[in-house]
Amino acid sequence: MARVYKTAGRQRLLDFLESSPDRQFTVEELCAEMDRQDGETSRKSTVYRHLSKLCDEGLARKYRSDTQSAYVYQYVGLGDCCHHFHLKCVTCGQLVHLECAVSEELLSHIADHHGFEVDSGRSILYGLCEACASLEKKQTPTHPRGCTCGHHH
Amino acid sequence: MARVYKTAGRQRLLDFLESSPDRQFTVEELCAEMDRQDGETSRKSTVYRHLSKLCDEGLARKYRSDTQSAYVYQYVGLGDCCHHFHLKCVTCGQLVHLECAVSEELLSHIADHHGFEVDSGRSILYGLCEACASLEKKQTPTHPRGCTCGHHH
DNA sequence: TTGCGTGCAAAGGTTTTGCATGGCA
DNA sequence: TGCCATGCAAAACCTTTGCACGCAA
Repeated sequence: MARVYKTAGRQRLLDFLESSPDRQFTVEELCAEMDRQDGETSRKSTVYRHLSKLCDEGLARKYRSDTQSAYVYQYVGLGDCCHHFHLKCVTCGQLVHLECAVSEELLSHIADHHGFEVDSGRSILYGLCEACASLEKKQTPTHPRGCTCGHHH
Repeated sequence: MARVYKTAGRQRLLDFLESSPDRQFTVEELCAEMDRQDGETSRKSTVYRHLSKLCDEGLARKYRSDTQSAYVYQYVGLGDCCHHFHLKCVTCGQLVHLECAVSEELLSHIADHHGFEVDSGRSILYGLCEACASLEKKQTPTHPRGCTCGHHH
């Protein structure tokens, strides 16, 4: 891997990502934030290049969003985000780290009985957080959001 | 929903998707397949429009791929793909429907203890199928593929 | 006859890349 | 001094949309 210089732009980006480790950001959002912090803007291409490096270094991760058309990036630091699921609310965007023994059980079960090694850090479980779920229920009591299966349940 | 006409193009696409219910295809791949089947090509914009309708009708689903930059589409027919996880091998692309009591348990647990309603049909678990996992192990015995967490395990 | 299907081209949005210049080590 | 970082513009890529015409019902 090429050497990484410690420039102001990189540091500001890293600091910001680090300050919100449980959120995911688009490049658009990150540029806006950089602009907001100080007149010192960072151009998109530069931010893309920073993020690409940060992912290579293992400090950030790049994900596809279910709802947004752009990539989203999240700080993972040197902590271990590779070995637990993430829950992402499709309505408000909140991201939860699910460090939970029951999901470990599922992983073992899948490995043993279905012959599949799930990379939990790469897998995001989409759904509704408590707050958004209760809002949904008030608005559409008959059928859960986003379900197109035609079945009644 | 608008009425749907039964045209040759739509039927060919639907037949093909239906013949591989456990695979996901990009629009690129579907166009190539349509071209291959007979001189009758289908243009991308048309395929996009078909797929959009099929998703509305509940016959297909549109997903974001973790690895590919484009959307992928999968036939789900009238079966119920909304209520189980899918396992996707990041190497060979195979997609497995995980109808499994243990994952139901995890869903209940997450709902009860983490206050989160996971939409399992919308969530894909990425990892390695048995065949690809054993290949991986031969090639890189020290560190699992794609894990950038820096931890040893 | 009505309105959806289809192809083409253009537009829109996101990400990558080439090049020249500036800055870190 | 040697790379890497940065900004700008252009290219590349994927998806959607407008329009005109064809075809199903």
